[in-house]
Amino acid sequence: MSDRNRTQATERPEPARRRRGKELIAAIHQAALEETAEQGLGRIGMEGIARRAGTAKTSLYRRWSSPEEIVLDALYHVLPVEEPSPMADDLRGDLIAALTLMRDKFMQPFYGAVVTAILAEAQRNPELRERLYGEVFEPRGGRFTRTVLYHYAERGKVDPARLTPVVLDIGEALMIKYGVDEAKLPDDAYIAAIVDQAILPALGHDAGCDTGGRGRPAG
Amino acid sequence: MSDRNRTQATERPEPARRRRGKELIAAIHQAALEETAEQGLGRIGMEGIARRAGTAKTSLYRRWSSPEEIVLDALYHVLPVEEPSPMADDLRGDLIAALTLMRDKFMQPFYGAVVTAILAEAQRNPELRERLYGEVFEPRGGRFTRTVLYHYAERGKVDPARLTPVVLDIGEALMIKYGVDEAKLPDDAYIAAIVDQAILPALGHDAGCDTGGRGRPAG
DNA sequence: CGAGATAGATACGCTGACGTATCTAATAAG
DNA sequence: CTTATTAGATACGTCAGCGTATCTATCTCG
Repeated sequence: MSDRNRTQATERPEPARRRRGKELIAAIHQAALEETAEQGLGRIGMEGIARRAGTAKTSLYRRWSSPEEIVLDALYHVLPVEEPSPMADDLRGDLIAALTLMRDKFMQPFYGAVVTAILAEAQRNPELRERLYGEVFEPRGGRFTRTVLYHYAERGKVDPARLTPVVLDIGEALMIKYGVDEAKLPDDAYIAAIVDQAILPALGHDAGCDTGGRGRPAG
Repeated sequence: MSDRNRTQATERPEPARRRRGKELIAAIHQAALEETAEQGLGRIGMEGIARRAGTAKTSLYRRWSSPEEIVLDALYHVLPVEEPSPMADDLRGDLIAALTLMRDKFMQPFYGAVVTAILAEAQRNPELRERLYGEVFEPRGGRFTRTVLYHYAERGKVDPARLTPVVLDIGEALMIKYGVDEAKLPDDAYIAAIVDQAILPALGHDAGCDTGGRGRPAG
């Protein structure tokens, strides 16, 4: 066979196939997130992303002007849009479902590492911060127990006066702290404990003082 | 006067004073933390730290072998060792005091940025993680509401069965989440809200179901 | 099939950090 | 004052990423 390679015959067969458009972009997004997860936002670069994506720097600069742009774009396209939705008449079950969704969709090791890296950067970079919350988190939801709590409040199952900013954050706050401290994901039992020991008591639904059927506005 | 500068006469007067030992080390620590706060752990380097500390790279390599070493060392020496101690017979007041201490000593913009940067790095670097928790956080305390809660549990003012890992983390978790989300420090009112709306209810001391003088094991 | 668009390979000069070596100058200890 | 330490300045050679330019190969669309 004739040697059609410009470099060396001993490399990979070089399928000579050429990705473009969405396919190429998706590969670049993926590469950018992987690099960020492995190295942190501070250490990534165009060169590294291009290498990992198996493309040329030229192709990156054609669309983005910095690694951060790529990562932000990637995160937006890759983050799931799900919200807790089922909502039977089961507050506890739905709270657990919401936090489980958070864990399984937003805290998997891969996203987790990326999000942590970006949040750290955003802490020092107000512009990145704006874009992160404005362009990525807000449109992508990221409201878990909140959605559930408002739902039950509307139906009179939860006292709306209890739904302060603090209370709305309890579940997510504990999930995040666990992830940071333990460097692993909370298991089902821990999630249940968050709901039973922190969220429900804060709503006044405390097993210990039993507000089982009174003290709430009529539905 | 005679020109005794080796470089240029237009530089700073060059006091020709030379720091050594602790004084020098402290300056380097400070510089390392500042660099980290500004650039993030991923972007700091020996060169930058030396420049900011106004010393020579040589002096850094004499004691440390990487920027990370310096930062970890710096954090250890710089983090305050305080613990919430006063402890009147005022659970609510002491919880508030503990979280206020956390805010004022550990979350000031400067430390906050450094700690966030390092935590992000530790998320991907198990070895750094070990050292961070083992060499810095543990020996430096970092237990705020925990100390208070155990204290009151020992005196029978709080049901020990309530002091689960989840409950012990509520206050700190909410403080952290606030800091990350808002990029600013919680004010006194927010801290009070954390205590009143999240921690006390989780202890069974809920204003809403009023355990004011009963339901606790006798002291 | 042919034209226009888009990817890919490569080379370039530039800059900045790396880690080391070397030498001089300030300081502390005796 | 003398001597042993320890800082500071500087100069390497090396390496890797930067952002751009150029040219070719592949793909899409009409």
